[in-house]
Amino acid sequence: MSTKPPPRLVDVATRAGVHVSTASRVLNGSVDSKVRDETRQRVHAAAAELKYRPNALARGLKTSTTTTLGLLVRSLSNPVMADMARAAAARAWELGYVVVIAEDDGVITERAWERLVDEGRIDGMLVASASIGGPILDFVDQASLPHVFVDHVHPGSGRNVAMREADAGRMAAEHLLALGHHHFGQITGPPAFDSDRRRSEAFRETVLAAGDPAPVRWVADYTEASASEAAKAIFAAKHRPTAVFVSALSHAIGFVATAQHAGIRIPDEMSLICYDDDPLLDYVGVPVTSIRMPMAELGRVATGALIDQIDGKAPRDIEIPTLPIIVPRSSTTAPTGG
Amino acid sequence: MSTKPPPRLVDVATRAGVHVSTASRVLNGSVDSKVRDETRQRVHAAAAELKYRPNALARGLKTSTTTTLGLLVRSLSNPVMADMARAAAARAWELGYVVVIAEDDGVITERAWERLVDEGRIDGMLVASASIGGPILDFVDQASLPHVFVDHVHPGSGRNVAMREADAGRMAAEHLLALGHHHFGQITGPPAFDSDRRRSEAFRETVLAAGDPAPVRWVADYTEASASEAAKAIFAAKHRPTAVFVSALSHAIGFVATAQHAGIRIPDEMSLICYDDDPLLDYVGVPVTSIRMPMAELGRVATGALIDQIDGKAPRDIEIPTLPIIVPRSSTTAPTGG
DNA sequence: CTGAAAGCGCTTACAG
DNA sequence: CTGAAAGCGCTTACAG
Repeated sequence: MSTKPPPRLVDVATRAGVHVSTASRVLNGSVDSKVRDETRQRVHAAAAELKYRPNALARGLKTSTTTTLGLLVRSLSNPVMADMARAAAARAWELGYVVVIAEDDGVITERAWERLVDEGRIDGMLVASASIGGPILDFVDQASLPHVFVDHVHPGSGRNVAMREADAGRMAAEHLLALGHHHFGQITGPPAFDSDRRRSEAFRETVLAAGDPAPVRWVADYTEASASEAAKAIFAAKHRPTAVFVSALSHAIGFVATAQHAGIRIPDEMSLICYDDDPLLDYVGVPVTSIRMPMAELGRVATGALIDQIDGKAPRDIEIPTLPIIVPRSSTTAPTGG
Repeated sequence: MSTKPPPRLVDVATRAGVHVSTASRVLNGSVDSKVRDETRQRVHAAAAELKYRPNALARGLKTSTTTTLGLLVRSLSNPVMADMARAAAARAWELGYVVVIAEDDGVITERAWERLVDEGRIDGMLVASASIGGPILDFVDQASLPHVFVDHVHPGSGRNVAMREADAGRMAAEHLLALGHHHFGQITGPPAFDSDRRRSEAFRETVLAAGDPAPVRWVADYTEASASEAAKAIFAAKHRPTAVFVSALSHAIGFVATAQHAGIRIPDEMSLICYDDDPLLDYVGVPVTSIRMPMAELGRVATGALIDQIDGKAPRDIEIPTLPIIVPRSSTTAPTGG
C-alpha cells in the first residue's frame, strides 16, 4: 500500500521538455492542432513511459464533463434487465464512459438524483425504471440533463428507446393461431407500463383480426406470486382458454408452477408463450416457448443515443429495428380436440 | 432542457452575506468549528433556499477523494451476485458513496483499472471477481488503492470478506446424513475458487467423520452445461451415490434438467442439495433444497470494511458470522432401501 | 509552433 | 469568529 502519487500532466511535460499547455494540446490532440511532429512524439513518449492518465476530476472540473453515465434500474435481479444493463455498460466503456448504477426502488430516487445530478457527477442518465406517473418523471422533466428512457418508455418525451413491442405481441398471437388455437388468455403487467400495453394490445388485435374472440385479460404485477393468482383465475374460468400469452419471465415461472400444482398439463391442456427470454426457461418444470427481445441491442443503442445527446444532438424517439425472435420450447402445441 | 447553471458555494455565501470560506466551513462543519450560531444559520438557510449541493468534482479535486467506489463483478446476470451487489450499493449510498460497476470478463480488467483507478475516479474497489492466479490480482497487489475481496477471496491478502463456507459444506452433509444417506457425490467448481474449495472440503470431512466413504467428486464450471456433463457421469457411475451436493445454482439447474432427461427421479433415486439459494429453485422441475448464504450481509459488510480502509483503518480478513440456512424443498429425502 | 495566465468550484491553512 | 490567498490538476483562449 505505498502511496506513490500518480503522474500528473506537469510530470510528462517536464520529462518531454515542454510546457504543460503543450503537453495538454498534444494529448487531447485535435489532429489539426499545430504542434511540431517531433514535439508531439516526445510528449507521447513521456506519457507512455510514465503511464500517464489524466485525472478525471481535474479534467471534468475544467470541461464541465464527467464521462460518467447514470443508470437507473428497477431491480438488478431481473435477468432481462441485467442483460440490458451489461450491454449498456459495455457500450459506455467503448465510448470512453463509466457507468454508475442506482437502483430505483421508488424511495431512493430523490437522493439518487441529488447525489448524481445535483452534485454534477454524471453527464447523462439512462432511465430504465420509468412508469407512467412515476416519481422519476418529475425530476427528469425539469432537469437540464441529457437522458433517455429505456424499455420502460415515457410516451411523449421524445427520448424513448424502445423495442418492437407490437411485433412481439403480434408474433406471439400468430404462433398460437398457427397451431390452431381459438380461445386465448393473456396476463399483462400493470397499466402504468406502456411497453407492456403495446405488446398486449397487439396480441389482442391480431387475435381479433383472425376472427377469433377477444382474449380474456388478467392483470398481474411482475412477480411469480401475482402471476400465480392470475393463473388460478384462468384455470377456474368457465370458458378456459387453450393458449395463454404472459408478459414477463416472472409470469411464466409462476404460471408453470401453479399449473403443475393444479394438475393442468402444459401444453396438452393449455399452451403457454412468454414475452422475454432467458436460459432459465429451459429449466422450469415445462420448458417455455418465449419471445426473445433484443435486450443487448437495446442497451447499446440507448447508450449511444444518450451520448449523442450529450454531444449536443437533439433527442429523439428510437425504435430498435431488430425483430423479436420466437424461441420454441415445449410449452406450445396444437389444442386438443381443436 | 434549460441550462440554468447549478448554484455554487459563492452563490450561497453571497446570499448569506459571508465569505465563501466561511460558507464552506459551516457546510462541512466539524461541529467544533468556531462560527457564530447566527452566521451558521444564515448559511444553512441560504444553502437550503438555493438547494445547494457541492460540486463533487471540485471537492474531490481539492480533497483527493471521490466518494465513489468501484465494484468489479464477474457477471451481473448471476442472481446471487446481484443480491450481493445491490446490498453493497445500498450500503454505499447510506454511507455517502456512489458505486460504479465494471464487469470483469477477464478482458476488460486492465482497461477498467486504468479508467477507474489511474484516472482517480474511485476511492476504493470491491473485488468480487478474483480467482486464484487471476489477472486482477496483479493490478490490485501493486495498487495503493484500498480494496477488499468479496466472496471470491484471495487467500493471504488480509483483505478478504468471506462467509462461513465450511459451515455450509458441513450443514449440507449433516442434512443428508440425517436422512440416512451413506453414498455421496459432489460437484464442485474449478480449483481456482478458494471459497468453493473450503465448502467442498468441509462436506467431505463431515462425511468421513461420520464413518462413510469419501464422496466421489466431479469438477464443473459454473454453467448449466458443464454441470450437466458432470451429472451424466454421476448417473453412469458404477457405485451411484444416493445423494449429491452441488456448489452453485447453475449446477443445480443443469443437474435437475439432466436427471429428468435421463429418467432419474429426484429425490426418490437421488437426493440433491445446492449451495446458494434463489427463489428460482422453487420453480425448477423439482424444487431444490438449498443452502442460503447471507449475500446481502456480505455486500453490506464488505462495503463497510472498504470504507473503513478508506478512512485509514488497517485492512483485515472478515468472516460474516451469520450461519447459512438450509432451505428444505423437495429434492432431498431418505435413500430408498437405505 | 509554443509558453504564460486564468480559471473550473471547492477546501484549508494562515492572518487578522 | 471571519476573510483573503493558495492550490488541487487540468484546458483553453491569448500572446508571442
